[in-house]
Amino acid sequence: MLTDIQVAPETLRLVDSLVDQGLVTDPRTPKGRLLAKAAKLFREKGYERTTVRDLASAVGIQSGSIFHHFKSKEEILMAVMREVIIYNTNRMQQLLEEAVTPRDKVLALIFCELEAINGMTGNAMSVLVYEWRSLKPDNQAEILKLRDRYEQLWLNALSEAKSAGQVEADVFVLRRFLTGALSWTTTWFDPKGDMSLKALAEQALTLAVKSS
Amino acid sequence: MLTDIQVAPETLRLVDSLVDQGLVTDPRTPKGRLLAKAAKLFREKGYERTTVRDLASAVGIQSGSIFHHFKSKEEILMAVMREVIIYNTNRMQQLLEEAVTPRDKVLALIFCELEAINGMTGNAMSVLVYEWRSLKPDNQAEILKLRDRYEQLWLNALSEAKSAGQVEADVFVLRRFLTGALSWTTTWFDPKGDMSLKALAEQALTLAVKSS
DNA sequence: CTTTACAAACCAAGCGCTTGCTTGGTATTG
DNA sequence: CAATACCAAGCAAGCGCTTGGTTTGTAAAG
Repeated sequence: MLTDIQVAPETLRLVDSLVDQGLVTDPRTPKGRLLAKAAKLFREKGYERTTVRDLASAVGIQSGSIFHHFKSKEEILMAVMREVIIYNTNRMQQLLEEAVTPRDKVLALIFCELEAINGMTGNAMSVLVYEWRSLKPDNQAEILKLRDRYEQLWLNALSEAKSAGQVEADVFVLRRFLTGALSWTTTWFDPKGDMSLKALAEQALTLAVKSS
Repeated sequence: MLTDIQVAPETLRLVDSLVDQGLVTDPRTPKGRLLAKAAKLFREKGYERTTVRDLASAVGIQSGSIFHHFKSKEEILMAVMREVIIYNTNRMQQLLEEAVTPRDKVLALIFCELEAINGMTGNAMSVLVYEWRSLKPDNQAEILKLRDRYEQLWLNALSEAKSAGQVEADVFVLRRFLTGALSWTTTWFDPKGDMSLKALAEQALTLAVKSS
């Protein structure tokens, strides 16, 4: 699930913690490297267009050997999705603890989601958002359950900002607008370009919260 | 490309006009009906998961007969995308002519895009936005060229509103946020539900334009 | 140290099925 | 009688996945 771009030490500690709990796969194991490549290929070519032979040759093994690690192709997709939600929900709670005002909380969530989409877990996040249809109904239900926890954090923060008179639109509608706007950045935003993630987050904040 | 939900007479005139010009396929012909079903299936299951056998049985013919109308599966996808841009670019210009103030112009564009995504051309629009990767590079280039005209109308209107001091964010960034937010409505908005398209458009307008 | 044991990781070959597409021919319609 | 719309049959290639066996890493037992 994780890519190999450089990251801050606090995020590494979070990853290690989750690995120890058995909630995510260690990215340094063969299985972890396979998941990272899977996220990359699923994002670039789409789940359906990516064959198990593509995955296998990306990590330098035979196609049949894939099924030593996962019992089906869809289980690989599930692992990518499951682990990226778990990681980012925890990451979001980490960042929320530092925010105080409603405005800061919304900014923290926006930044966190942008980081999730355009940073280390970007490939997996894109897969989570756009490859939904490729899951069987029961697998969709499992992922949906995990997403509910994540979405609740968002709705709490937006409701708080609305109560403070800093949000104009309906919070449910606003959250969905933001989901679309932020996840779509994967198609155009360049993390290595001129604009920083912080700056992008502040631009996005102007959509949600009144300037006062 | 077109579905069979009820529409206003002025849009029918636009369709007829474009059919006469040979720019879109008449939805009453077998080929047109195939395109409408293709848009529906591509949206629901994704392009890759939809087989030519699915398409054929959806219109009640044999799978091989598909290739009497199109020379490849990808050509069907191309036709869906090409025609839906052409139609909606023209539709947008139609609506823009009635708007006067910058705010009204932005609202017209938002409403038009929401209508495109959640109305008659909704299936095809979703396919246009989300099935991009399935096209070969040269086909991507052709669609991109058609999209440029469409995007220029947006940038003009947003720049005008920015000059009038009614827009806070950078217009390019704002347009991209809006693209994501509006196209994402296809996953959650129910045109038959309580909220009207007009109301949804006004909620979206609060993202882009300052309340004054 | 060396030997033994065993699980984790992987290979080589290929099976059964589905895929997009082709071919050669036949109704239907203006 | 030509153009349009379609059928019936099937091919070559690619798909996810299985099978039976081999290598590799690790760690306790002799």
